[in-house]
Amino acid sequence: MSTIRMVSKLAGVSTATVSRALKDPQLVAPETREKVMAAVKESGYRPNQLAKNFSSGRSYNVVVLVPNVANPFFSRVIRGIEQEAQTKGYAILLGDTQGSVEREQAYARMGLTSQADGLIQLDRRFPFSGDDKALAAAVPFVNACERICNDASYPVVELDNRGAARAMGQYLLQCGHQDIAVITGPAESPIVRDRLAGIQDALLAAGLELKAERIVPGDFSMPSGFAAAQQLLQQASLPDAIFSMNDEMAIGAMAAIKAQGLRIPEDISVAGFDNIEFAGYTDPALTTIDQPAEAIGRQAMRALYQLMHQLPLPQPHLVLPFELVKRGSTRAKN
Amino acid sequence: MSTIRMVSKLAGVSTATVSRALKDPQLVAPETREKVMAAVKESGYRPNQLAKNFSSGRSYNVVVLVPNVANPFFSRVIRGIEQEAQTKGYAILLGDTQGSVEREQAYARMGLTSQADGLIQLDRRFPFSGDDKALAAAVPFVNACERICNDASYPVVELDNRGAARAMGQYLLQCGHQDIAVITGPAESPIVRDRLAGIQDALLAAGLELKAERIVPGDFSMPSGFAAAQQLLQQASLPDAIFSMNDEMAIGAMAAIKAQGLRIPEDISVAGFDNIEFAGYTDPALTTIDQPAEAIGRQAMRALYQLMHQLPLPQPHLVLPFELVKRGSTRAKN
DNA sequence: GTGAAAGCGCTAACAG
DNA sequence: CTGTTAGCGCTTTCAC
Repeated sequence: MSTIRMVSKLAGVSTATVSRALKDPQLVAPETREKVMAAVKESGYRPNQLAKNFSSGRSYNVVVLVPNVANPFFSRVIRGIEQEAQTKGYAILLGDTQGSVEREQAYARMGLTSQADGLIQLDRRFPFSGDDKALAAAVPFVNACERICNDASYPVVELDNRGAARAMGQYLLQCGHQDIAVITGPAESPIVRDRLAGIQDALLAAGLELKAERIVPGDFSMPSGFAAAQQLLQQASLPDAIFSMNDEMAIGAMAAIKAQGLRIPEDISVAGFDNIEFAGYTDPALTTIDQPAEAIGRQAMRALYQLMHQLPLPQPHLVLPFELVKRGSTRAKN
Repeated sequence: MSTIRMVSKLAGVSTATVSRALKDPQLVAPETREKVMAAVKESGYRPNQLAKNFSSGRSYNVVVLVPNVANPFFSRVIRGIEQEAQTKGYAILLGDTQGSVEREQAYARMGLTSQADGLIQLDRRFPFSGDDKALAAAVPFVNACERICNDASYPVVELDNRGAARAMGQYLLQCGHQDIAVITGPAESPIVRDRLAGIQDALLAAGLELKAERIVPGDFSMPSGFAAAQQLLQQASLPDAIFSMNDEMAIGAMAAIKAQGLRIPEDISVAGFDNIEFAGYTDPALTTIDQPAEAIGRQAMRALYQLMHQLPLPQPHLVLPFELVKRGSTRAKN
């Protein structure tokens, strides 16, 4: 690894001149510039970005905290973040927390130690440890997908979860379903509560109510959707439709329903949330709510950029639009 | 952000003492240590890791190059890398190349500019640009999943792709299938060639051959699997079984087969490769080859670690074992 | 147009 | 046991 000093020796100029020749060529006399360029080429010099970053006090890295990269919805959000980050000269430090608070806090700490210039949290916790909380205010921070709290002092990028669930509820009602069951996520999650409120909005408006036993919790995984559906199918009567709060649980639920010998959507309709790519390839294809995952990621990164550069933030709280995707897993009930 | 100098002033000691008190407490007198700790606490000091890294000449970051994080197989590999990296004190810089050579080269360059201490390439190209190739030898580099070339000077972690495809071929033959079709990936890919060779091994051993028109290329995406299956179904006769070189294309193929009103596995068997989580939830569940994705990632990171620390590498070429997972999408042919 | 020198925050070698 | 100093590689004043 050759340094700027070696290049300067080779070219017979000072390090400052080498630096200028590379950064601001017009500040340097043409022939000096050429000597420098020749020396750069000869020595295979590549400016040490780590030194540059240190000297500038910025790492040009951003930590993305995610419970699980292997989740297809999150990985799409991350792609969006990455795309936007690239155009701005930032790289993504992957903070796959695997659900562990310690790992999450360790990654969050990178924002305090200049290893990262900012953080994007896709999970539902404020990621700083108790000790670090007091200092966290200095770290550019954006919350996306999930919502940590309602009176956030940082930007939040989310979906209109309540509206989306309401739209799905209305659609299922339109299909003629009256007895709707819901597979939820963790009860502590604000977006789970939003979605529950949305489906209740729709039912209430139709003079119906969501029965307590028709609300079964899952953990957003396929096995949990399978188990939740099994539980629903063991109840005294069959629900008309099952609305799952993500596509993976819906896919698990579909497997459980079929395993019981029931038909989708003839015997029971199933709907999901997210519109992951697999939702278009289940049998029948899954009716779901499309989340603009990449756009969420891009907007989160854009907000973080503004924060990191102390630029104004037109909309600290962004609510992105959903789209109801009607497919074969839901059908008019006779 | 307070610096070590502020802490030293506050504690009335030198910066070196602060550094020692934090790194090697036993080198410092107990009462000095306490003064330092109190000052650290009071000032909310967090050592600047960027400065530490710069000074040590290491970034403790590793770039992972991947064509697409949203691919569930790759994201599992990345999880494995991340797990291993964490235990070793390294963080992952996500190099989602989105198939672009320029982005790939830009990420690879980070290995030359001290932004990353090493690279793991999950794709099939040698990632350095022409200019950078001459310097690339100095950058710790590991190739996993795909194989860039056969006489690599860097560690390679891969599956026994040929053996896996052979095992799948033998299994399909055991099921009584004779006319086997294959949905491949890009023809340039060495692992695609390995898998093709494996299935041919099995057929040749049984005195059969793989007909040219039964080999249809895909690009590892679900739509391409759908299209490939459509193409196969339009041929004069129906194959007995379709072996797809990944699960996503198999899932696409299943959709195409069902769309034609054919039954799986009664009319045609389908098999995949990878064993992504969704493979267990298709209808019928997909017979496939299980790849130990996380283990591949962990091994790749372990090899990279050895390289980065100039430690001996017991096995520069690691071939990990597969497992044939028999599920409902394949069945004995009557 | 170019060079000398300081400084980013930390660690480590050397004194004392 | 602790302080002083140099240095990691680069950028950026400030002079000339």
